[in-house]
Amino acid sequence: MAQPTMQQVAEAAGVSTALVSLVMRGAPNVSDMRRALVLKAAEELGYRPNVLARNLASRRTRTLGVVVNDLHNPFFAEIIDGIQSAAEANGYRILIGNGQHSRRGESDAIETFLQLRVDGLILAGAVVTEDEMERAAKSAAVVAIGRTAASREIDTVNCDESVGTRLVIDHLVGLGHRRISHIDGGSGAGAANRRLGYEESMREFGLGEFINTVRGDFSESGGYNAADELLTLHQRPTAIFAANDLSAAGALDRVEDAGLEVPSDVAIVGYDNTGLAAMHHLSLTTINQPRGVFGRIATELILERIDDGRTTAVHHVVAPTLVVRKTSGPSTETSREEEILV
Amino acid sequence: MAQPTMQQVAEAAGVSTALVSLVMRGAPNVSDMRRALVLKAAEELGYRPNVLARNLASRRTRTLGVVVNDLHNPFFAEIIDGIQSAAEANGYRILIGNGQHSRRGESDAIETFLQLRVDGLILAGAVVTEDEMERAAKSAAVVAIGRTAASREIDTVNCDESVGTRLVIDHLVGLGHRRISHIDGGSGAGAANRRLGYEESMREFGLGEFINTVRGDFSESGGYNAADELLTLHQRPTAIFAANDLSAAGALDRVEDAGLEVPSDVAIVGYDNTGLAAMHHLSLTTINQPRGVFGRIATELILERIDDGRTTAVHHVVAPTLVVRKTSGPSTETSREEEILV
DNA sequence: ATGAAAGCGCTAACAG
DNA sequence: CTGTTAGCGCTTTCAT
Repeated sequence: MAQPTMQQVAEAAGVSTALVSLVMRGAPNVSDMRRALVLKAAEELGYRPNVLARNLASRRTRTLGVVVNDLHNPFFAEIIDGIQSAAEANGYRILIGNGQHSRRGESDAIETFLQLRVDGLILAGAVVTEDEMERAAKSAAVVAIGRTAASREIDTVNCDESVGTRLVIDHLVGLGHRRISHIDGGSGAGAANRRLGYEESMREFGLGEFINTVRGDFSESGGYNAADELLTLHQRPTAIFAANDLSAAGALDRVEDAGLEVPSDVAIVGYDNTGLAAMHHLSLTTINQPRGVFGRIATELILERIDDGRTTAVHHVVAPTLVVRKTSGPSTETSREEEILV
Repeated sequence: MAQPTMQQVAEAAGVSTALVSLVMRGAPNVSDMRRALVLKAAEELGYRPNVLARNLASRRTRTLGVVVNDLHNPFFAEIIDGIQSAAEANGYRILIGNGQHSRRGESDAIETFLQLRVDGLILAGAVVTEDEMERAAKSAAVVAIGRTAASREIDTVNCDESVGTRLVIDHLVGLGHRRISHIDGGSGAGAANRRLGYEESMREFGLGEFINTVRGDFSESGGYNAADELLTLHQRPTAIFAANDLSAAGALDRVEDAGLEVPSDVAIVGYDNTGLAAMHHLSLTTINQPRGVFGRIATELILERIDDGRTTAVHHVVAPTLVVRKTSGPSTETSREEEILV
């Protein structure tokens, strides 16, 4: 496994290691002749720069560590895509660490990256304490996606849940719905914001009296059970807004099991626009968060700190969009009322 | 961002850097007194070992690079789990690289890891050429998951598709099915093996005459269209075996759209046991591949090369299992025949 | 049990 | 445009 070194390339090409170094980094001020010589020697020897040595000597790694809370969540894959393309465009490489859905796992991943001396650290969906993020920020630029941070050392990028929830309510109200219930995410991350957004939006539209939240847990069965509860109400809702797609799928299941039609009897709206929502038989109306954009912006923010030396915190908020599919439609109840009025 | 060095810790503790090095690595032959002294100094300074320097000096990284073909595919998340726990148990850390679903992306990730001088490289679902894998094997131990490799330098771990497909056919035949059609994965990775396994198993059970494969592409719509084709047959199949869960979901959709009951009119079996299959309203009978085991075995194999110096190739094959859910049941047609026979 | 000294493979001034 | 000379922060003999 012994690999050729710069020294050997230099000797083979009959030049100094410094020149080889310049050539390998694509420096401009090298004669074409020597450049060719070095490149040829490197090629023949199968030379591969030793990044360890390079980074040690230059005290820069041009590497970003990306710690995701949970690799199982497809949400993060798209964020990584956004990070990766933005990083590459700026000459940075990324390394991915798995938080294994635990504070401990995230800590380990962060520590690994810090020991590797990455220039920046992007934490996606992190559950570590803010203290720990601040400590990390002493050694590398840090930006967090999907959570807040008070420290001046940490940038954040988040989605505006209040906009997302208002889009949902606006859409449903526009379809004539008024009895719109919410299946929340219980104590899960982000659940409180969505619940709050739902309530505020309802009040905004003058539907405060129809606010009705039942407890879910972001899971399919949680959605199923919550819908079950909603269907037993003496005045059952004409629309259900679930805190995420998975629980919306569960709710849909329950509603159909009851022999009701979606969306004519009950409209259902999810949140997150996961692959699930796009499936043919589900075809769920939902809120899309521009995940790739999260990654791109996080990367741009971190590079501003690394390359431009920004030292103040920036908190970027991006707006979600509504994706209308087949689980939302006009409220038949309201149309009946309208007929009477006519 | 200047970080304390071993030198500074040594001075603060009043010892040599060599001693600090020993303490940091937990060496046994250090007096308790000095060990405490060093640990205290390190703690106070907030010292963090510089892995770059350590790896450069020791010419070992105790790091495994994991390149996954596509981070969007949840399949790989579980493989990574298996790798991670096995690696940690052996004092190795892992770094994850994203192949971005392309040969080019994988190449880049591999090159990055090689430049970082990882001790081993685990390629999961890789689509790079075998030449490229062999080249990588000159610099690090390499094991590939989910693909074959002829080189003596490369270990592999694969799932036995012939066992999986036989499990499916055996299950369906046991339920009385004979007209079992297959929706394949077209030219997708692994599609050929599953198609072949299907055909062989059918012949094994004396059902060669009922072999009927229609083209799919591992997608939901591919499954939908393929099922559409199957339903127009003058003798439509009583069971459909799809090459993966997603296309099975598509087929299920089409069958239900036709007003047929699953499983009583048509049984449907998928492959891979993805999260989709477990969903309540799908509840798909499918084949489970022990993905975590893939990762664990791959890690064990690579450590045999790194730590034990094995130089011959090992090709490990693991057996899948059948997960019976609600989309498979007795063939009503056969039971009718049996009644006649009685 | 501890220290001195020589690298690991590269970059970074500084000369010229 | 190219070479010389110091390190980067750590590990590793080899002494003691």
